[in-house]
Amino acid sequence: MPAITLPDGSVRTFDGTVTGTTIAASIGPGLAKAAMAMEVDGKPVDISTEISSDASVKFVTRKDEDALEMIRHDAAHVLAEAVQALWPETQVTIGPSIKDGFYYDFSREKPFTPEDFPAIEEKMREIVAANTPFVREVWDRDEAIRFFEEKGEDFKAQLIQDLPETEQISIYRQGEWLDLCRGPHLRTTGDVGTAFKLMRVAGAYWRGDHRNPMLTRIYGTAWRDKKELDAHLLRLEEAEKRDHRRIGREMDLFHIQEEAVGQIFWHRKGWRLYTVLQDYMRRAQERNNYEEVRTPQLVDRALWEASGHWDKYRENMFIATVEDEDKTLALKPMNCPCHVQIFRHGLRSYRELPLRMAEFGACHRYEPSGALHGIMRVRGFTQDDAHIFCTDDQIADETAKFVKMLAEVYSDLGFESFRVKFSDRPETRAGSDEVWDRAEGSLKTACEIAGVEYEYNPGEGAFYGPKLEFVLTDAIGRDWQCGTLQVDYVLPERLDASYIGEDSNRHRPVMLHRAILGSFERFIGILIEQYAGKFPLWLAPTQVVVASIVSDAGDYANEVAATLKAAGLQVETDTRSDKINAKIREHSLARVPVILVVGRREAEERKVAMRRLGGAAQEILSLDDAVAALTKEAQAPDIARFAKD
RNA sequence: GCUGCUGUAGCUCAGUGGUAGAGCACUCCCUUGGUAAGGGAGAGGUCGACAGUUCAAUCCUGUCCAGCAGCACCA
Repeated sequence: MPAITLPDGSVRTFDGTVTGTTIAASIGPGLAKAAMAMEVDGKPVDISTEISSDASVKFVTRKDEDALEMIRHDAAHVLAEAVQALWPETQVTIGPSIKDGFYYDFSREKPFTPEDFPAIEEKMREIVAANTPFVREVWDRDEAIRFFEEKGEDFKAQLIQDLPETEQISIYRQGEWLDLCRGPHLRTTGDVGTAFKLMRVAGAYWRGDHRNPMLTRIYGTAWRDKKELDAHLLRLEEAEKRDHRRIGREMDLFHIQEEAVGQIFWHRKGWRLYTVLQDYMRRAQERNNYEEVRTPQLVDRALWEASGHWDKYRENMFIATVEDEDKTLALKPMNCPCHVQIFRHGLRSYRELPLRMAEFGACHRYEPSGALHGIMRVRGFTQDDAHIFCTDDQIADETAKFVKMLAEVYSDLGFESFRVKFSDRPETRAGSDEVWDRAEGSLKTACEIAGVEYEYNPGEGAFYGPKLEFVLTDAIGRDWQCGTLQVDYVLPERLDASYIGEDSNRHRPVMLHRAILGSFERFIGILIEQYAGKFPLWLAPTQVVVASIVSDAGDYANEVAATLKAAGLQVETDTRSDKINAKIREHSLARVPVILVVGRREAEERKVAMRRLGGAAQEILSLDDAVAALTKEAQAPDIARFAKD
């Protein structure tokens, strides 16, 4: 006699075992029709699942957000059936739901192309229209393996083979077609609906391992209704418009060309943005008691061998040699070993700790060609790098200080929210398990003390220590790790860094590797997308354009521009003989935050007509007032804070 | 690096086995116009690179390079 508790708190009892279908029907015909799946004690299951003991049940209808994941998962099954119907020689592998949609990985001689999409989509619509029930069956493990092997579905057979012994082998059947699947599923293929679209094909390694064969993956997006689908497609279009590569070209910020793959030619305006950001970061570091240093670009391989980088990253390092000298140098891929050299120079005292050594370190890494992405993932980049040499006891406090500094910087730059991931020991690593226990323990404690909440990211730490990753999201929804904090007991050991303690003995410092922006290049890319190129005044590469209406106002326009320039603003003058409409349009499209329009009237009265990007209103004010207001507004947020206090 | 796709003017893109076009941008001329495109003329391209097939290749084939999407990688 199971008692079923519903979300509103009401309880219904049934005689013997009962399915969701029956419960829904007992509540009402409307729900019976709408309920596509259910959650039993919070766990999503098929609506046909039999319940034999007391439970709380929540039905999932098309209106629920929860329905999305199931619609997407089911769409993957429908996709797989459609593909096998059209190309029976294709082997199926896996097909999960993902953010915004689903994919399915197939094994096939000839990969799919987008030209195949219309046929596949049509077949999918047929399958959906057929409204075939999803039927769950539990099979014997060996029988299932034999079945898939006989069908030539080697990948599926392997999947079953590798499932833990305790796991039930469940099969979902939709008409003639079936797939190994944990479930749950909706009632029928019809529940998938028609708000789906195949998006792209891609290669993907079997089980995500590059040593395995490559499969052909079809990505799709699926939604509850057409309106949601259209909204999603529109979002993608909008996101594309704020792609940093596109805006970088449109605003003439930078370019990349074949002769320097993965490296950036910063144009005047992009470099302005870069230096403004760098100046800001330098001030932040000074306020937080970092000392800035500068270390060499080319360093003998001996140092990289000592640090362990040569062993692990040799393939990704740029090597330089000269004919007259029998030496191998490497373009530094990171700054840490160099900073240790400075730390080691002379005797260090415990009184100097924590010693925070910062560098805007230019690094080069030979990144795989397929990893390159605009200015976000490049081969030549500059980190806002720092290493904090400290004692065990100081880790927590330094972590707290760092997170506070990072949060302030992100907030100043327009990012109120970011995610934190805690990555622990990877498979290949340096240092003993004891050392790792200690490092992970220290970092965890530090997070607790600093009040940092994080997601757990197992096995993704650096080879020398665990790390916190601070992640921002770009316009297209891709995550980018920017900030990082890493606890390292290994490098100080390997490179023999030490300080004299209170007891006048030598001790090993701990090294905290940390960055806030990560790299200027990546961060500027994210900034561009965050603001869609419409930067706040202090970051804008061109802050003001003075545009004349008639040539009689040209001299005055130049005077206004000169005055603003003298006040430290980035100004351009537009005295061309174009109509003011054309000038407004051009500079608005160029995303200039402020346009000052001057005609005869303004010239006579020594005023300006100020127009803001994105608005149509104009404000008439005296030249002096305009200069004062804009100068104040163009202050960097940290300077503005100081000025206020 | 792997799979697939792409590479024509500064940008967005047409196009053809007989050495190329449009719009915008650019230059010049006319226009002096009050808040998102005034008009006219002109200039601009080894059709990504190198081979091959062909009487003839920007177009067909191959190799390479670069870009894009995804995967893998990311100290």
